[in-house]
Parts: sequence; structure tokens; C-alpha cells
Amino acid sequence: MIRQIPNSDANIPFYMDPDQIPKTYDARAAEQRWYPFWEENRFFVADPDSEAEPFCIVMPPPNITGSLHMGHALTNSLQDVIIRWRRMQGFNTLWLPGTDHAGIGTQNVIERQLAEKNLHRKDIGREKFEQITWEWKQSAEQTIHYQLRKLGYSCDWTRVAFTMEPRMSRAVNEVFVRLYEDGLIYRGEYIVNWCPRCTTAVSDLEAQHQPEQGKLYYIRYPLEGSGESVTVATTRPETMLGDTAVAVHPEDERYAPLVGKIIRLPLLSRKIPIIADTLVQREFGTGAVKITPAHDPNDYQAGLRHQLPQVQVIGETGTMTVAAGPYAGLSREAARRRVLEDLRAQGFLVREEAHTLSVAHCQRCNTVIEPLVSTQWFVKIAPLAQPAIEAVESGHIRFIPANYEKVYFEWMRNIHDWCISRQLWWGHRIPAWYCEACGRMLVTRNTPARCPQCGNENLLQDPDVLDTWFSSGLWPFSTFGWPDQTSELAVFYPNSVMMTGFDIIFFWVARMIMMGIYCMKEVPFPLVFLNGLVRNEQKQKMSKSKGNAVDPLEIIDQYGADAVRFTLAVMSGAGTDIVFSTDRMIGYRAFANKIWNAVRFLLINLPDQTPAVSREEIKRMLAASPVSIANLWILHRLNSAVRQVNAYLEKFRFDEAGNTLYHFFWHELCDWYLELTKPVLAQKQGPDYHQTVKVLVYTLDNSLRALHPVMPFITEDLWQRLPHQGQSICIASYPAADKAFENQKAEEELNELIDFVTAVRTVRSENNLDPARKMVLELLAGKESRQRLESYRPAIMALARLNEIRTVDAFAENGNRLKGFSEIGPFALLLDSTIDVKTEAERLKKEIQKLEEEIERHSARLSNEEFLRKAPPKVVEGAREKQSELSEKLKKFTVELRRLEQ
RNA sequence: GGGCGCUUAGCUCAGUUGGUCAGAGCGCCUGCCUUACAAGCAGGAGGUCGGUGGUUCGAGCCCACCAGCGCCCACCA
Repeated sequence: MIRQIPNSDANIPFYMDPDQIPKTYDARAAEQRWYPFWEENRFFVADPDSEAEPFCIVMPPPNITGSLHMGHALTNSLQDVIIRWRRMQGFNTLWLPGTDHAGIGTQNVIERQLAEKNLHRKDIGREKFEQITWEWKQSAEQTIHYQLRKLGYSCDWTRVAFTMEPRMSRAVNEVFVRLYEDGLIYRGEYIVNWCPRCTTAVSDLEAQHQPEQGKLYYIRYPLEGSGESVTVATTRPETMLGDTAVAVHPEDERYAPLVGKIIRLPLLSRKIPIIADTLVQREFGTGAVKITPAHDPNDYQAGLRHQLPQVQVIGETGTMTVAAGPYAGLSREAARRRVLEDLRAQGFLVREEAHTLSVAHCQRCNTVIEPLVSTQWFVKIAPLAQPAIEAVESGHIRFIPANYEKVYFEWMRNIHDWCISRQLWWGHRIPAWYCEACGRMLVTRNTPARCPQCGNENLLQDPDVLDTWFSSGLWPFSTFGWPDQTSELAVFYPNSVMMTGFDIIFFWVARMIMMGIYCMKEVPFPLVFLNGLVRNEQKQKMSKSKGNAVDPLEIIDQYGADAVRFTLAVMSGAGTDIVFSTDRMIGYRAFANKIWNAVRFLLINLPDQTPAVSREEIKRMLAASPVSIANLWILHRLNSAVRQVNAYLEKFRFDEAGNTLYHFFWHELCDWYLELTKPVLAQKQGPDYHQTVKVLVYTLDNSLRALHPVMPFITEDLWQRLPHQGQSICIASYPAADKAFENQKAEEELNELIDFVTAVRTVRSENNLDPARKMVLELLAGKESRQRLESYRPAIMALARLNEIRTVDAFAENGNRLKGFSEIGPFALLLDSTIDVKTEAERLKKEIQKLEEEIERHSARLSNEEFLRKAPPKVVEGAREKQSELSEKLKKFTVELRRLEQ
């Protein structure tokens, strides 16, 4: 029978008949089948009018600079796990997807494309450039959305957002104007980080410092009117052309007489003063520093203190200005070489020594940052930072892992004003206009018609755009239509949790917190979960710029989306990076196959027309009639696994949640329970058979639902074939623990059975007995043990491959027997051939030695009076019990060994 | 210069408030195509938890120092 899935690709057959279901899981088919089904049935669409408790995550919008990489797959897989889990728990769940225009990043992408055609953006003009970039945005966004769907993410596509769409611009302008009116945005001339290649200012965060091997050059500056001179040390000799002073420490006795004297700057012969300023460190270099206010942040400040002129010798594109005199027109680098040559030739270069320095590079293009004085817009950050710090201090926002709170505080407490203007073409235009007639500046929400001062209608908008993170910072509320008071905003702000990479705490998280509190008077989210980075197998950070980024689609193609998701989830420990490992992918692909075959096993054994089994039905069954140990046990273990998984997900412990599910499903459900049901299923009738079918259906149904948030495709694909209630596993309920299923006794008894079967298998394996060969087993057992055995008998016979179990009061002396020990009692496997006495004795000796060592450790503890006196009674008692258990076992082993050696 | 973190089986890592925690997965060794699954099944080997000292009846787990390694922030020419 082939069932047709509504809205799904008709070319992919969906077999219901167990005989037709393939033996291996076909991930591609399941993925193609179910995503359209989910989306078209609107399972992921949130309803702001719902009565249910809201649960909302706004997706960190990926940059439209390109396609998604494994880092996106990681953070979004974790988000989808949480979102799907909460949705199944009945929350009114919203995961809002979107993309970021990524101002400088995207502009660079387009500029590189133009460069391939030997074009500069100025060749085509701003309008054309914006048009091309919008076209790029369309295609990049399409690719990203496709990738997100392939990964199975359950986002609400009816609410997809983009940071530069009109409603976002409205929010951006609103915030800008409010901040301006509150005096928190100002415009002015300051020294900023300037990228000469991007020809824009960048923020401190975008200036990335890298250690570089350079030189410290000692240059002699002659004093005016005397033969004396002062030697300064610098790593950037070309900036001497812009020197307007030399500074010494005010308490430096060596230079005290020189303060106030005039120096004649070499090469340019400019007269500059010697000043005293505490910025100078006496121990460094010569204790005398050249001051270049136009090209160094420290010197800039010193220049202001001493009213020094600023001589800009390096221009916006990194070439020397006319102020550099004979060096004008040279690049920074060429100018440095020429200056050094000339200094050397004229005897001013005293010496040079190796020196490691920290050089700032543009985050986007890696060009060396040039500090330049220019007119920019700034956000006054301290008043915004203060409440943002308090929000975390007071616990209104918590970080997971918690130690990132320290990182956050460290940065927030030392924060500088934020340069938000960029001399770029791709971004939100700054909502400021200048009157061409009177020069009046207007900061307004909407484009003004005329100058309120002089009535002139010729107003020019500020050509700059905003730092891309300005709009990202509004994401938790701008996506809901703010500044309008929409119902979405009322329901979904604050968001429930912010999940993102730790590398953008400062860029993004901190700014969202500041902006959220400022605009909404309320924190944007109570919880920040930070995931690690994805590294390659050489532990290097995976990134597009390094060229080692991996497209998730390729990996999905090889292992299936569910295996990729499971691997990422289970590998993301608390706050640690994850090392991308194909071995793990292979392992979890195998897990998917295991799940596939477990369900296939059930379907093969399932009578036609078996109905779905509810929790209430199982509870009634437990209350009404005797149920086999195996059934009691698996219900107990499922319940326990479910309880743990829920607890782990509450704590965002994806690794533990994944491991719990994996271990339960494979090593409890498949390894033991399914094996235990085989003899029962073979009966085809009787109360145990009917109960077992029910428990199997119930257990697999619940297991699939428990696994669904991590492995959505395979679980839906299988669940649809099981007897089930409801349209899709996506909106089925998530399993929850229930005390009615707890059964410690079943656990103990089944552990006893497992111990017994394992003991028999061990004996067989260590004596190289054919695993397939059926054997006769004798069990030396008292009354109680015999009773126990009866309930296990068929299971043990099947699992240990026995054709008979005899209970005896003593082992007969005739015939060959292999002895073993279990918690139930000593047993013997009957052999028709001679056993290797020596091998068997060796084995026993080894066991005995192990036991003796363990007993030794315990008696040492128990003979320690202080342990007995100070340790909690529970611990002492536990140790005593263990001790007697071990001694008992040792006795049996010793007896057997002695008998063997006779 | 500040701050954060890591060092546990060959590899990648778990080890929550100190007392069955010395664990998992992969890899390795042995034997099996046992009618759900060879992307499988059964059995097994392997670590004095970086070093030293301390606190404690008891320490991968707490403290100190030492030795490696990594990351973040920072205006030292």
C-alpha cells in the first residue's frame, strides 16, 4: 500500500506495507516528503491570539553576504530543538526567521564582484550600486531560506524579516531620532578607526588587533638653535610628517630642561614644541615621544590637552596628502620606506630594533586600520550601558554558560562611545538632513519638505549609513512591527531566549540588551544561550574568509539532515566549541538507521488495524492486570529517559539530552527490550502477547516523539506509519514523565536478567563456543531464585541461546561443565567435548584477583574509624553491603577454582 | 597589561552540590551475515583523571603553586 501525503512530491512513494519498507533509511526521500507537508499545513505559523503560553525565539539573522555554513547549522539546529520541543509541549511557539543586510560585509562582496569587471562602485554610482546589491540580496536570501528548510527548521515563514526592509527602516529612524532627542546621539569630529580600502569609519569592535613583527625606529629630532637633539622612538616613521610636538614625562629629570624648547622636525623642518604630558612612559624607548594628533588616538587626546594643531598627512584612501610635502601622493607603505631612506641619508635615523606590535586590521577586508580625524555620528553609550549591566547583575537576564556574564560585564564596564556612521552605500541612511541655504541640520523620522528655519526646500540627506549592528540591535522588537503596538509585540516581547554564538556578545547581544531596555523599557529576553564555534578537524575555526567553511547541504547530502542535527546537538557541550567530525556523523547516521529498523521490526510484527495506544490505556493496563517484567521495565526506562531529557533541555544540555535518547533507544529499547519481545511476539496470542504489542506501540510512539525535536524527518516518516493520533508528529504532544510508570523493582529484576544473560554469553565467548549453538544450562538455585527464573525462562533461553534450563541442587560430577556466576546463582553450561581446564582456571584466577583488590579497598575504608564516625550512615552502610556482596562472590569463585584444580 | 577557559582511555569529549564515576562515542582486538538493522550482533583490552603540595574520614571534583595550551579585551609610541 502506498499512501499519498498531501502537498508532497508525488514521485516519492511512501510505503505503509512493512514488507515494502526498505531496510535502510532514505534520508533524502523523507526530507523531500515532509518539509513541504509541514509548511503547507502551517504547523509552524504562530497565532498571536492563542490562549497558550507564548514561547518565542527570533533567529539571529544570517548575513546575506553568502550562504550558510556549519556555524549557522549549529546554532539554528539547537534553536530548532528548543522550538520544536516547546511547540510539542503546547506552547504558542514562534521562531521568527530573517536575514541581515550586513552593511559593510555585503558592500565588500559586491565591490569584489565589480572589481572582477575592473569597476569601482564610484564608476556606476550610488543608485546603480544599491540596485545591484538588492538583486544580490534577493538571491542570497533565497539560498539561505532554502538551506534553512533543508535543515528542517520549523520557523514561521509567514513572518520572515530582513533588517533593511521598510518597516525596519521605520524602526531604525524612530530609535535614531529618539536617541538624538534624548541627547544620546551626537555628531562631531573625532579620531576614529578608518579603513582606507573600505573608505569608511569602523567601530572599535571592527578593528581587529593582530600581533605583527615590526621595528622600533629611533629618530633624532634636532633642537632649534643648538647642537643638541632629542631622540624619539616610533613604529610608524611615516607619521612623523604629521608631528606637531614631542612629549616627555613631566617628572622626567632627563628632559626637564628641554620642556618648552622648540624642535625642528627633520625632513620638513617644521618647528614643533617639546611638551610635558603624563601619557609618556619614561621607561619605554627614549622616554621622548613624537606626537601626531591626526594619526594616533593617544596623540589626538594629547593634542587636545595641549592645543596642538592636527596635520593630516595620510588621506582617506591611505595615500599621503599635500601636507606630507615631498611625500604627497605616495601610499602609506611607500611613504614609510622613503621617509626611512631620507632619515638614514640625512643622519637622523639613530638605530632600529625589532619590536612586536599590535596592528589593527579591518574586520571585513583585513586592511590595516588608519586612525583618522573625521566627522562622525556617535551613540553616547554609558547611559545605555548602565541599565544593561544592571539587568544582568540583578538576574533579569541570565547567561548560559554563566561565565559569559563576566565577559559581558568586563566589556560593558569599559565601553566607549559607539561610532555608528559609515561612509558606505549599503545600509540605513542616517535620518539627518542639511539645509543647503542656511546649513541647518534636521534629524527627523520622515524626509522633511523644507527647512523650518529658512523655508528652503533644498535639503540634502546625510550621505552616511548606519553601522549594520544598529538595526540588528532592534531585532527582538523591530521584527514585530515596533514602534506600532502590535499584538505580536505584546505577546512575543520579551522573547523567551536568545540563542547565538558567543563571538557576537558585544556586537549584537549587548546592543540588543541596551536597545531593548531603551526602547521597550524591558529586557529583550530573560535568557541568553551561547553556543561555541564549529571548528574543523584541525581545530581551526571554520569560516568563509579562511576558505574552510563547509556547506551544510553537502553534509546533509552525505549523512541526512537528522544525523547532522543530532551530531551538532550532541557534540555541543556546555560552552565548548565543537570539532566537526565525519566519524560522528557516520555514527549518528547509523543511529537513524537503527531507529528505522526498530520501527520496521514493530511494523512487521504488528497485527493489522492495531489502534494507537494512549498513556491512559497503558496506565489502566498496569493497574488492572499483571504485566511482564520486560514490559514494566521498558515503561519505567522510557519514563526515566523522558524525565531526564526534559530536564536537560530545560538546561540547554543538548549533549546530555541527545546521549540519553541515544542510550535509551539503542542500548535499552533495541538491545534488550526488542530482543525480549521476540519470544512473546512469536506466541501470537495470550495476554502477554497483547500487552506486549500495546507496550511496543506505546514505547516506539513515545520514543519517536521524544526524538522528534532533534531528528524531525525520520521521526515523522516513521510515526506516520505507526498507529497514531493526530496529523503530524510536529504538533503531537512531547512525552512527559509520569510517576505511574516508575518501577524500581522491575529495574532490579531486569538488571538481574541482564546480568545472567551477559554472564552466560561471557562464558561462551571466552571459551570460543559457537554463539549459534544451542546449549543446556544448569542453574544452582534456591527456592527464590527458581521462582525468578520462571518469569525469565523464555527470555533467557532466547537471549543466551539455550535449549534447556535445568534447576539443580548441586552440579553433577559427571560430564563436562563450564561454570559461571550470576546474581541469580552459579550456573553451568553442559559440554559434550572436553573443556580446557587451564583456560577456565585462568579466567577464574583473573576474576578472583579483581575481586580481592576491590575487597581490599573496601575493607581499608571500613576499618578506618574516622570514616565510620564521620561519613554519613548511608555511605557507610552502602560500603558494608558492597563488601559482603563481594565476599560472597569471592567465596563461590574460590570454591570453584579449587574444584577445578583438583 | 587585564580577563576567561582548558589539560580525564589511541582520538573527540561527559563527569551536575567532594562518597558504586573512573564513563560515552569513535578507533582497536576476538567471534558471528542469529528471519528489525553488517549503517548490524556478542564478547574484550585500554586511563595512578598535566605536575607538586594542601584541606578532608574520603578529591578528576575544593585550595595553593608549577608546567603546557587556547580564547577574549586593551589607546602604550
